[in-house]
Amino acid sequence: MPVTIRDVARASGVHISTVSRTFSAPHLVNPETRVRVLACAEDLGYRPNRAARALITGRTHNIGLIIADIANPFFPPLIKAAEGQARHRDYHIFVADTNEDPMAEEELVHALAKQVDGVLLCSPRMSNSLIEQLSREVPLVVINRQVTGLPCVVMDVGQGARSAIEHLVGLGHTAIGLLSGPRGSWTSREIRRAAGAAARAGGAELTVLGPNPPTEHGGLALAEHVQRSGVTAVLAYNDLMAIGLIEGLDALGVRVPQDVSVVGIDDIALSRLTRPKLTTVATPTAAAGRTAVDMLLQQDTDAPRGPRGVGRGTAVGARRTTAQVMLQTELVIRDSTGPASGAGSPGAARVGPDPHRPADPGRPRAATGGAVAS
Amino acid sequence: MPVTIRDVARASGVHISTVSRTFSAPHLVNPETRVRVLACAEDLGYRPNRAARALITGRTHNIGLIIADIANPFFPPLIKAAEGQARHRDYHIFVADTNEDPMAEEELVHALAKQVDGVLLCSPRMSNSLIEQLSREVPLVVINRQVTGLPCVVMDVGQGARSAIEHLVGLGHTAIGLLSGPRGSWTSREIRRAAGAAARAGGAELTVLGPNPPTEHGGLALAEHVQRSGVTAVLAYNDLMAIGLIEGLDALGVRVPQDVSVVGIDDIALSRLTRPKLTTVATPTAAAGRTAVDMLLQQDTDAPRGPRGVGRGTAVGARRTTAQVMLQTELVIRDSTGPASGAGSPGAARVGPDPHRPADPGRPRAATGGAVAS
DNA sequence: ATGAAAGCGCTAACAC
DNA sequence: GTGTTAGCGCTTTCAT
Repeated sequence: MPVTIRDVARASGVHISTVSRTFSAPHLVNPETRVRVLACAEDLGYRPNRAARALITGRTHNIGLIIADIANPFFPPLIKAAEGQARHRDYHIFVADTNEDPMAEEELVHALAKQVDGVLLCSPRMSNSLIEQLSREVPLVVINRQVTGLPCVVMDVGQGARSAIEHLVGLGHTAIGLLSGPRGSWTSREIRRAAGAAARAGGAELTVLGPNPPTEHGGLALAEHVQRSGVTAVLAYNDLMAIGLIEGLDALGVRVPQDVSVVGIDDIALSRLTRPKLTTVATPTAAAGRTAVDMLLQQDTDAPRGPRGVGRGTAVGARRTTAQVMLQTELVIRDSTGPASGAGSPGAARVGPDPHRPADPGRPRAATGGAVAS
Repeated sequence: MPVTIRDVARASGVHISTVSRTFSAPHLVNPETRVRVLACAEDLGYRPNRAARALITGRTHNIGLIIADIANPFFPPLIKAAEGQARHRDYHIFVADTNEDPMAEEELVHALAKQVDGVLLCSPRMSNSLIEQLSREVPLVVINRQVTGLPCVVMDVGQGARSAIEHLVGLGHTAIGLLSGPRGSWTSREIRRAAGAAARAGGAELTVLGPNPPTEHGGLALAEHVQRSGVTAVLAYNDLMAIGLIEGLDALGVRVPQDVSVVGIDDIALSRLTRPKLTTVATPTAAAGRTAVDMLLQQDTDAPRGPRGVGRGTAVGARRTTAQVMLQTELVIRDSTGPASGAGSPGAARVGPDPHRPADPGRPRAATGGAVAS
C-alpha cells in the first residue's frame, strides 16, 4: 500500500539508487533526472521511510524528551520550544513523562535509546553517576542539572534565589522560610545553597521546610507549618508551591503579603493570574528547550566527522567539547511580597471593587545571573 | 557499538532466529534455551531495535499526537494520560504542536505517518474532508471533533453548555454573551448550537462574540466589548478565555460575579486558583486521552487479522467498526456566577481577610451527557 | 551521472 | 524446537 522508493524508480524510469540520491544527495544527480524523479515522487505521494533510512545511516532524526511531569505548567513551554526547534531542524520529539519517578527515568532512557539520536533529560531526579552511565548508551543533554562531563543547560536559580532573599531582606524580613523541592532535584539544592548564603549575608535566619512534592498541594500542605514557624516571608521551590501555600495561608486567615510575603520561582503563566499576583524568579524555560535541542543536534552532527582526515595523528584527543550553558534568571516583583510585619493596615487592605495597585508597572527587574560555558 | 541480535546469538550459542523468537514469540522456544538467551541478552544489554522490527512487521509501536497548543493548560493532562496509557501498552508517543495552525496539522500528519501506527488528532482545525483524506494514509483517531466514518472521542460540550446556560437563566440572567472559540473548532460550534437552543428555551437572549483565539488574551481583549454589550452573564469557549475576560473586566471596574457572571469550559487546574474561583464545565480530558489511545490500539490490533481464515467468503464486509465515544461533562459551580444585576450589595462583598464561601462544597454537579457509540 | 550489489537489524515462512 | 533463507525500504560503496 505505502509507496516506496521502488515505485518511484519504476515510474520515473531510473534505478532506485538514483531515487535515493535524489533525496539524500541531490547534487549528485543530473538536474533533469532530479526534476523528473521529484515529480514522480510528488504525485505518487512518496515519503522516504525514515525508519529504514535510520537503519543504515544510524540517524533516526528523533529526539527523546524526558519530563518529570507534563502537567506541571513549568514544562509545557519548554516542551513546546523544544518541539518547535526540533521540527525546524527536521527532527521529531518523543515525549515521555516520568511522574517524578527516578526509576521511570532510567527505564525510559533505555526504551528510547534505540529510537532516537539523543535524549533531553529534563529535571532528572536520579543520581549523577547513573546519568553518566546512561550517557554512554545514548547522547544526553541534561536540563536543570549540572553533571560534569555532560552537556547541560541550567537556569541560574542560585542567582535568582539570592535576589529573592535580598529582596525580602530589603523589605525588613529577618525570619524567612524556604520550601524546598523534591529530593534529588539539583535545582532545589542550588536554591537552598544560595538562599542560605544570602540570608546569612543579610542577617536573616532561614528555616528550611522540606523536601516536598513540587506541586500546588505540596505548598498547601505546608501552610500550617509555615504559620507556626513564625517566619514572615517564604521562598518556594516553584510557583506552584508558592500558589498552593498562599491558598493554604488564606484558608488559615493569614494574609499575603500583609502577614507573610511569598516568593515563587519559575514565573509560570499562572503566577500573573492569581491574587495576589506572585512575586517570582522568572526562568527562561523556552530558551532552555531550544538551547538543549541545539546542543544535542550540534553534538550529533559533530560526531560522524570525528576520526576522519586524521592521518595517523595522536590518539584522537578531540573529545567532544561539552558545553554547560547557564541561563539568566530575573526577579519579578509583583504583589505577594511586602514590608515585614506591622507595616500593613489590617482589614483595610484589599476591599471589594477596586483594590487595583499600579498593576505590574513594567516588570521591575532586580537581578540577573551570568552566562557561562565550560 | 550497539549490541545486536547477532551478538546475543553468538553469546548464547543459538541462531539469530531463535533469539528473535525469544523476544517476539517466547512460547515457541524451549524454556531452557529461552532462559539462556534472556540471560545473555540481559548482560550484554541487548535491546531489540524497534525500527528494524517495524520495517518488517509494519508496526512501529509509536503513536503520533497532534496538539493545537501544548502551552494551553487544557492539553497537558490529555497528553499525560495518553502517554501513560500508551506506555502501559508498550507504545511511545510522538508529540507535535501545531500552534493552532491548520496547515501545520496536515503537514504533521504526513511527517508522522510513516513513523507511527496511528495518529491522535486533537482539536483539529482543518476541514472534515481533509481529515478523511488523511485517514487513508494513516489510522486516525479524532479528539474533540466528530467526523463520520472515523473513530472519535468527544466531550459532550453541548450538554455542558446547556447546563451552563440553564444555570445562568436560573440565576435570572436574560442577556447572555457567548465568547466563541477559534474558527474551525467543532467544539465551538457545538457550544454555540447548544447554548443558542438553551437560551431560547429559557427565554434569554444570546449574543455571540467571536471567533476568538482560545487564549487568556482572547478573553481579555473582549472585556470592553462585553461591557458595552449590556449582557449580565457570559459563557466562554474555555477557561482560559473566561479567566482573561475576568481580568479584563476587573481592569474596567466591572465586578464578577456582582456585575457580570462568567462561566468557563474545561475546568483546568487554574480555574480553582483564580479569584473569584471559576464556575465552569468540567471536561474529562485525561479520560479522553486514554480512550483515544485505546481506540487507536484496538483498531490497530484488529486490522491484521482481517482477511484471514475467511474461506472464499463474501467480499470481506467486515469493515472496521468505528466507534464514536462521547464523554460526559459536568457543570462545576464556583464563585464567578451569581444572581443577575441588583442582587449583590456592592462594596460589601469580598472584604479582606475572610471572604470565604463554603469553599467548593463537594463540587455540586448539575448535568451530564451520555455515552454513545455508532 | 547512473546502475549493481551488499547489507543495516530484524522477522517470518519454510525446512529439518 | 531450531536453523535456513529471503527480504522489509533504504543508503552506500564500487563499477561503469
